[in-house]
Amino acid sequence: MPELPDLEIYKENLKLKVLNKKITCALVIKPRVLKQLSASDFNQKVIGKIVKSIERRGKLLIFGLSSGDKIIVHLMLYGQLQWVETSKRKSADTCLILEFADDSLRFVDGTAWIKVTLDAKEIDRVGPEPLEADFTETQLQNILQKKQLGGVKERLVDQKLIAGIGNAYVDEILWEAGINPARAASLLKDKEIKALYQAIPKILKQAIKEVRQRLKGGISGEPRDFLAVHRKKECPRCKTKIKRIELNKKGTYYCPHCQK
DNA sequence: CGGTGCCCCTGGACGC
DNA sequence: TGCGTCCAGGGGCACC
Repeated sequence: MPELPDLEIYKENLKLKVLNKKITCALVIKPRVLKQLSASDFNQKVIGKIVKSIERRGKLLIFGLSSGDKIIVHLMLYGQLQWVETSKRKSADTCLILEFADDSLRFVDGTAWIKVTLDAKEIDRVGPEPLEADFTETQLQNILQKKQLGGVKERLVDQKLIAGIGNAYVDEILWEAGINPARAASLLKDKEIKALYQAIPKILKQAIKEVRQRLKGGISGEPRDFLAVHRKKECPRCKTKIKRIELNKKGTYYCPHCQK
């Protein structure tokens, strides 16, 4: 599933493809991907409009239109973007298409879990951006300590608390900070919160670079080969065997030697 | 209002 | 090779 670094690169590369281009046609093939919105309303509001901006907010991609409307897309677990010639045969799992002059942007998902909306309020439902300068250590401390109960991992992947971190990168961040993912969030020491505060941008920025290099201008794929612990076998630092546990029904990987 | 657990769904991994 | 089975995984929502 795409997380902040993947989406950041999709955004970058999408800009080169669709910025300042007119949406000549829209096709809603699986209406269930539209959130509180009919296909005819969607078509009416986007066809003929020009894409003036592309932003990422958390795991959302936001296409700003010349009308002022915003197309807000969440790729969920399996959603993929495709940039193809409009005439190219479409696979059965294509959910929605935005057509431009010659090429189309297709939203493909076998599960049709992708969510598309025009409701700008969706954007405000997610927490602060961890790579923005205004994300402070005090903010992180509040996120971890505001409630007594709950593990540190579950807190960091809660989109209402911090935007963009998912199940893979949270493992990497906790490894970088040397913190066991099962630790109680509210009991972390100041030193550990500081380590976490530094690890978050370090891991995410590094990942953005790696993903950029690997996608080579493309808008699909989630390179994960450079990760240290998530779905890995041994710790690159100490060679200890990586442990896999389940936390909140999610596969969680950590180094029992480096993460306490 | 908060916490919990289920549901959405299928590709890919795995066992035989 | 090929068939059956299992299950990951973000977010919404019903339920208490």
